[in-house]
Amino acid sequence: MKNKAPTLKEIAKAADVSSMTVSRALNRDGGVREETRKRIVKIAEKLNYHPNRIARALVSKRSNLVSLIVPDIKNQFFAELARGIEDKAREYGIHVIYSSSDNKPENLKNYIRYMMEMGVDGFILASVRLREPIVEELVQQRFPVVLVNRKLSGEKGNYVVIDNFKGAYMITEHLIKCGNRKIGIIMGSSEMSTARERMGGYRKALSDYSLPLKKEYVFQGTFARDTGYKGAKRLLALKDRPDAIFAGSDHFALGVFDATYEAGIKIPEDIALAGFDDTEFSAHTRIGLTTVSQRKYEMGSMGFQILFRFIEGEEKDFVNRIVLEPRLIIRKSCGYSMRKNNK
Amino acid sequence: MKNKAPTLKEIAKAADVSSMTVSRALNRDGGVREETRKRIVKIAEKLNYHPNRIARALVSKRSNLVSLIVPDIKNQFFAELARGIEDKAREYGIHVIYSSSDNKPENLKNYIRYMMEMGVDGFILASVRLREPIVEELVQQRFPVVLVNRKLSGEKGNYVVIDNFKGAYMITEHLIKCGNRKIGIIMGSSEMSTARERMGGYRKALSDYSLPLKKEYVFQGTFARDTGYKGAKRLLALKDRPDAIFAGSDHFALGVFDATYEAGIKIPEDIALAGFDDTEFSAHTRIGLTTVSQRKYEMGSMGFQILFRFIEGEEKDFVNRIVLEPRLIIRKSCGYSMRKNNK
DNA sequence: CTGAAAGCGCTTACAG
DNA sequence: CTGAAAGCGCTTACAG
Repeated sequence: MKNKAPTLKEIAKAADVSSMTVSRALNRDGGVREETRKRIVKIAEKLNYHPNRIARALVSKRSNLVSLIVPDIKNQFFAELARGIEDKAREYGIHVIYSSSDNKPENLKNYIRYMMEMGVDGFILASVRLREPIVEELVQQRFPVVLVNRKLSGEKGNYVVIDNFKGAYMITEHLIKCGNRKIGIIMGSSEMSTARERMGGYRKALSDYSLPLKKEYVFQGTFARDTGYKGAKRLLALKDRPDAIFAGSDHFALGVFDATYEAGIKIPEDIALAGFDDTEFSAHTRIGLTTVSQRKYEMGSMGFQILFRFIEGEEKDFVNRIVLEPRLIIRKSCGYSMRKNNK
Repeated sequence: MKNKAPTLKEIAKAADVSSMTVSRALNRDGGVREETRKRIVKIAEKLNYHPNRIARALVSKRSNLVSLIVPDIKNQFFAELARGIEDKAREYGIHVIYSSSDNKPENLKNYIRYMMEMGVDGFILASVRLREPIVEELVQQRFPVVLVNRKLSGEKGNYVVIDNFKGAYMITEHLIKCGNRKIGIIMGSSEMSTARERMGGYRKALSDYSLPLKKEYVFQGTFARDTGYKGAKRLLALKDRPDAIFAGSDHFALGVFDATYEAGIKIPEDIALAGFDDTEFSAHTRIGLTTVSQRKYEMGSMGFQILFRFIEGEEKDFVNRIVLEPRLIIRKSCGYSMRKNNK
């Protein structure tokens, strides 16, 4: 397949020096006479030398590889996160292996194990539950790990998230201020810090505005795609139907659109709707979903930044936690004026 | 950081055999007495042995790593492709490093080089132009490469694509059959086989239905996001405005929605619209974009399958080319009945 | 079925 | 500024 791919040794022979000198010259460590350095570089170029990074990794204990584990790479949210990570990683010459766990703890465990065997320098994890023994162990061993968009219970380790509590509070408050009193909520699994905190923000807003928390207005689903649809079905079937729905993610909101469409209920005329995440389609002129911006790209970028500093070990007892501000994005799906006219 | 991570040698000492025997026992090559195999496995487990895959890669010349280069991983299309690749790769114990080239040939070149140094076993490339010297070289050297969604000029090498010509023909024909005569088209860079072939299908359909090809109806853009928007602006400003627009991708169609919305032109009442790709949002009840399905997941999955067979070198003179059938997905954005009523 | 030898292509840690 | 030695943790290729 390959003809030869020259090695350090061969360059050394051609330049009549030791391979150590070639190594130094090519990796600009300094400590090589300028004249011989130039000569070596020239020869390396002529022979089309390329370093074997696997050999380098074996001895240096640094693979320059990092593992990213997300629930599903084809999900917009994680794809954008991945891009933020990639761009920042490239600045440092590091590359990313992605794995999709489908939110299955067993997959997460297997992938982490395998990636350790592959010798990755660290992990970026966007797919962990509040309790995840294998991750907690990694964190405790001080292996470089950064959580993104999720927290471990007890807030152990490093992470970058947005303030989900606050974001949910803002959304709920907005719905209330638009004149809604009966606010349904569709939320994912409470094993995730995100869902739990958003739920908290929703409760707090209701209570601050002296609105009752009715448990029939709360639909607790899974990660599955159809949670939004199922939840909306349930909420719309209630005798005392909510006048607004807070979907725990824009993807859930998609399901709500479908369910309302089927039922002949109009958004926002008949019912208000808000999401969470600000995925690309939410901004579409035909959809105009009110939502909370997550700054996924930034999360990825900052997440990698933190991971890298951890790997480099610049600080001992390294801990870095970033909580980004959520941003409320008001679009027409729960517009005040439209709804007022209809009452 | 790590306390010790036991090596083969240590297992060997503990089991009182050679490391060769341990290697064989653990990698179930056979050729080890069942009794000693069991003993070794037990010891390895007790000592929590994990193979160092970097060392293995160095000597075996197989990293079990594959490089995926796409224009942009956060683009829905490529994210879904990535998932198809990942799932199939995992079946064979192979992992994927992704890179986003932003469609810049220079990036592509650099990433390929770097990935060669990393010792990847092969490439899946979704970001190549018709002429791409570095890729052509790789193909010619018989290094494992599979193109996905793109072809090299002269159809060199292995690839999996859909029949873009046919897909575009179907879309154009559909628009014609809906009663449209003046069909505008917004297309990406002609350096890409996809754009070129779709353009071909459009031309052929027009000619088969004896419709003239007017060059003012053809907007040739770039990959940029705003090509759809700009193209629509241009087409809508024509004195003899098209009655239908074929957007070369669903993403371009998004821009068309925006431009028509701004201009107060309704889809499909005032103008018909069709896309290409069948991205997730196209199916939304509020959008209903007529489009062509690309089967991205399958493309990825089959692409990896081909690559793997290439890597394994099961066949000599390996060539594998797959052309998937496009599927027309008719939704309301160019519905016949609606448009008829308005004329 | 088992093992001793050699080596993958580098870098680390010393010496000079 | 330069080099000889040792070794990273495995597997390949022989021998027995």
